[in-house]
Amino acid sequence: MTHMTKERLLESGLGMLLERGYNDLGMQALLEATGTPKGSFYHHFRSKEDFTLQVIDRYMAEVHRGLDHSLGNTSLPPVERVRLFFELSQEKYRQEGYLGCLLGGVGQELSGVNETFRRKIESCFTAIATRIAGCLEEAQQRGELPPEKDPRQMADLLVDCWEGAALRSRLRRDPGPLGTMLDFYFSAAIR
Amino acid sequence: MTHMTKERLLESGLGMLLERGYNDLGMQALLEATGTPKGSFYHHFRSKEDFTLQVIDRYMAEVHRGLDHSLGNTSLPPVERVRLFFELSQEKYRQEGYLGCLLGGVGQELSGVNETFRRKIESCFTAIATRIAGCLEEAQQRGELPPEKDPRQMADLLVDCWEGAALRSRLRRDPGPLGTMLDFYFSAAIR
DNA sequence: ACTTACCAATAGACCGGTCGGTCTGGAAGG
DNA sequence: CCTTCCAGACCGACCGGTCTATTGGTAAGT
Repeated sequence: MTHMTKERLLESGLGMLLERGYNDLGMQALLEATGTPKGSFYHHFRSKEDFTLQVIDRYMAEVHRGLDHSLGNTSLPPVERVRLFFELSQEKYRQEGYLGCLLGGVGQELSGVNETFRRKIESCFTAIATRIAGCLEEAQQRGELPPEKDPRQMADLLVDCWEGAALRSRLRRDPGPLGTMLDFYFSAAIR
Repeated sequence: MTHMTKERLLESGLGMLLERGYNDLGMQALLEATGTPKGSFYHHFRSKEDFTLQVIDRYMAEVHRGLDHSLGNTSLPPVERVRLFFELSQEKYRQEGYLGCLLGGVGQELSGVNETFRRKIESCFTAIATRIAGCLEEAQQRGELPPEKDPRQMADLLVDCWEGAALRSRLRRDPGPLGTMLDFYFSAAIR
């Protein structure tokens, strides 16, 4: 009962931030959409910035759950586990109407001005790439990835290109760019 | 003399939009930075949105000049012309302090809410990809690109991945992601 | 068991500041 | 004289955030 309000705010906030971005999302809109009085919001969050950072944490928790599920699936070859993660993400994007990735959105919007968010988002990408790199290392040991490739660099590259494809998918409101990008990467990286 | 004010606004506007994005850039800041009174601004532009669209046009004019220069350099093999364009862009990003690409920034920020900008930015990407696709077709005819690849799709892919790398470069304030992405694409795509 | 005390959580009026945009007035120049 | 452009006072709306008042539930005190 007690922290349901906070939960509701984070949940709706995630969707609204994805659609509208940080600066275009006003307190009034958020509060009305969730039926929350101002006092409640500022009881649970220090500021709009604090709130948004917590929304990002929530988003990252989802991402890590997805990574657990995909990369943890040891019945698949490591490279296929990585691919599975992005195919899962693509399906999530579809459900949201192809609005892209929250990290890419907030990162793009705020990283020019706000150092806190710049670092935060970069650390999120680093975290994702690190987990993927671990999986690619395993692939390399198994001989399923050419030994001259640097797993770390390949993982960052994959994340970066994915974010670009996600932006284009947001612009076009369709999954095309995501699929094309994955096909290219996995056929090219693996040889 | 007459349109120097407008010129000044567009010029500064480009830099400020790149750094701060659309919603975070207030009229006051723009006007103060350029020493322009409000009356002048609204004499030359219908609205902030109109202004921003013109800034984008200006940005695209630059891009097309870069494409003219790179893709028009027939002393190079077509694929090298394409690569040259992105290496030129990378150098431009460096001069700006690695703030990424205006199209990516504004596109990411506004495409969730504003249909005008969504279409506008998408049409810009399409225009760039179209010109690159033309060059890749020439490469294909020369046998410098595998015949089974679709030049159009390869061009879109390149633009998308570039935008992703540009975002990461903005987050890290360094060119690493851009270079890695280009190396990967051109070694993998051409084969 | 009943009262009391306390506190997390809700509720919204209210704040100064800034937003994008309008309007009127005048200067400059053909 | 008439248009183009500069100049800035002014507008209502909304911004993120503060403040005080009041809930409702629970734990302690007797």
